[in-house]
Amino acid sequence: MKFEKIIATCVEINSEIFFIVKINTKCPLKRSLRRILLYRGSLLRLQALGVKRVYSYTLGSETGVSAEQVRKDFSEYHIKGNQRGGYRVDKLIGEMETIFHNNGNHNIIVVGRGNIGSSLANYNNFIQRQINIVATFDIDPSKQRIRSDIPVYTMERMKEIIDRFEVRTAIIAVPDMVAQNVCDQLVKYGIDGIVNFAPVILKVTDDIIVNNVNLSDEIESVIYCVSLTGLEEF
Amino acid sequence: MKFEKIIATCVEINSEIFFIVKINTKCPLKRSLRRILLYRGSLLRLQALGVKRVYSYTLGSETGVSAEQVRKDFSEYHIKGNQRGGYRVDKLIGEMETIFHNNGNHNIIVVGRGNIGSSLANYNNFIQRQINIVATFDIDPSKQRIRSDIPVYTMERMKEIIDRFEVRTAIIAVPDMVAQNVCDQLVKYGIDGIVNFAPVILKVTDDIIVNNVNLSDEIESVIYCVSLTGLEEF
DNA sequence: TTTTTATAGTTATATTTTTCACATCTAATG
DNA sequence: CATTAGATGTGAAAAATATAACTATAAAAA
Ligand SMILES: NC(=O)c1ccc[n+]([C@@H]2O[C@H](COP(=O)([O-])OP(=O)(O)OC[C@H]3O[C@@H](n4cnc5c(N)ncnc54)[C@H](O)[C@@H]3O)[C@@H](O)[C@H]2O)c1
Ligand SMILES: NC(=O)c1ccc[n+]([C@@H]2O[C@H](COP(=O)([O-])OP(=O)(O)OC[C@H]3O[C@@H](n4cnc5c(N)ncnc54)[C@H](O)[C@@H]3O)[C@@H](O)[C@H]2O)c1
Repeated sequence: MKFEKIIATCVEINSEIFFIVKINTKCPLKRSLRRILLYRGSLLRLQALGVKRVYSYTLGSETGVSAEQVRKDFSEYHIKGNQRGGYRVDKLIGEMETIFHNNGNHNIIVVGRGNIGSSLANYNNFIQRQINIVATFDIDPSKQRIRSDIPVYTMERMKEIIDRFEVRTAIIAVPDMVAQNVCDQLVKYGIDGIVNFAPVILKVTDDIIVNNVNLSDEIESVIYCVSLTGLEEF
Repeated sequence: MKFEKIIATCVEINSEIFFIVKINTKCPLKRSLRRILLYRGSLLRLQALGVKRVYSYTLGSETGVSAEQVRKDFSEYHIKGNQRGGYRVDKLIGEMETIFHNNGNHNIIVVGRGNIGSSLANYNNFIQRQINIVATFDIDPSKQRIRSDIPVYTMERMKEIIDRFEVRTAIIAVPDMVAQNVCDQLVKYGIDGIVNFAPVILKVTDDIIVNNVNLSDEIESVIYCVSLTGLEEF
């Protein structure tokens, strides 16, 4: 795991210079570990279908990874298979749970019960991945009247819920202008992992993990790739 | 750009062996180019705030990238600044548009007007990034009655809309079990770029660009990082 | 039992990506 | 006008990642 050093920055806004002291963090979970997550998701689905056994190339094909890469990743995390018969799905899942120290469900909260926040709250399959959304928060009173399995609370109750459910990870799904503000509150109440959907890089100290999910970038990168095809020869 | 080779795979389901011939593609847009996208998003926001000029470390700090990396990326795409005065925001944005061949808006469609599909359709800021959702599609008649700026059509009208708006990129936001099916339809109608929210790896030929966005993985990777802190020394 | 074969596991190599160090340039300053 | 401070630009080194090639082994077949 690596952290960026503290740097002082300045911005010019309308010919006035502003100084910002920023401490930045990255948690770009090394690629191999991200793939273990990917394999696990795929294995859980395969298991549900009744699949008992996979080969490195089966799993690779399922996850869009080369067979060598799958074996290499397993090797890195000391996951052993049977040299002729591949890997047992249940055993694999078990070993992955160990890697992720998965002792039961992980309670998380979502701030902002708008489009994205509601999508996440309505999604039923998180529980298969042991992700448990215990509450959502919103400042808008009309949102607070939403009736669903997952409650919507006012911001005032955030600390209480975080403490009660021992929440360590939160999702930010509020407009970009208030994302930093919400982030600061979350950190104050003891959150140390954030998934951020707002298109801003949050300023946090380096003990806080932030994962920025930028949907515009995800779409735009495909649009760009598509615009390339036909232009370049292979 | 790199493509995986064609491989034959087999899966064992309830002790029956199934063979699948699969052709897989990846479009992992090289990291530097992904960051250019990130810089551009940030610059557009800064521009709206009235910022005229940035330095490599300003922009780096804004996007969570090191100053050296920013300069290196610019160097790769032959983007020049002023060796004392940094970079002019408008000029930078212009150069990036050139890189992305951005001649006007890009029309895209969304299949599945459920949680994610509606979130995307309701999002007003795509247009700033020249992403233009022209239509959404759903098999559910109740979804087809949704009234909003962006229409919901039956699947029957897909080909017509794709042709009319010259759509090349589509977003898949349907349940995982039908994602491959929808994908095949899209490809049949001439789509060659797909952003896939379903947690399955789509089987496509290597002329089709697929970007898988797996929200569970995004959340889980933070949960994992958080569970590590305190366990490891730095 | 021996041989064959398919697949895991590992080591070596290649490629990509990031970081570092410093030369270079430009705008401000005295 | 010469000097200097503070930026950019880039080649080289280092680190991370991916690919390929090879070895070992277990299961199946002969
Ligand atoms: N919807 C998308 O497809 C999409 C795409 C790209 C990026 N994003 C980003 O994701 C974030 C959420 O998007 P969305 O479409 O769900 O927005 P939204 O407007 O639907 O929802 C935002 C919610 O946050 C609440 N909110 C506002 N200020 C708050 C505060 N200070 N504290 C708590 N709650 C507050 C609002 O009441 C609202 O319910 C935004 O930052 C947006 O830029 C969304
Ligand atoms: N909502 C989330 O937070 C979340 C998180 C992780 C992954 N995902 C994935 O994203 C995808 C969409 O999720 P969602 O929550 O929006 O689902 P959803 O159930 O809300 O919406 C799916 C929509 O697709 C439509 N649909 C079903 N079959 C179709 C078909 N054959 N053709 C066209 N439309 C069809 C349904 O009518 C529905 O409106 C799913 O694959 C899901 O696994 C969602």
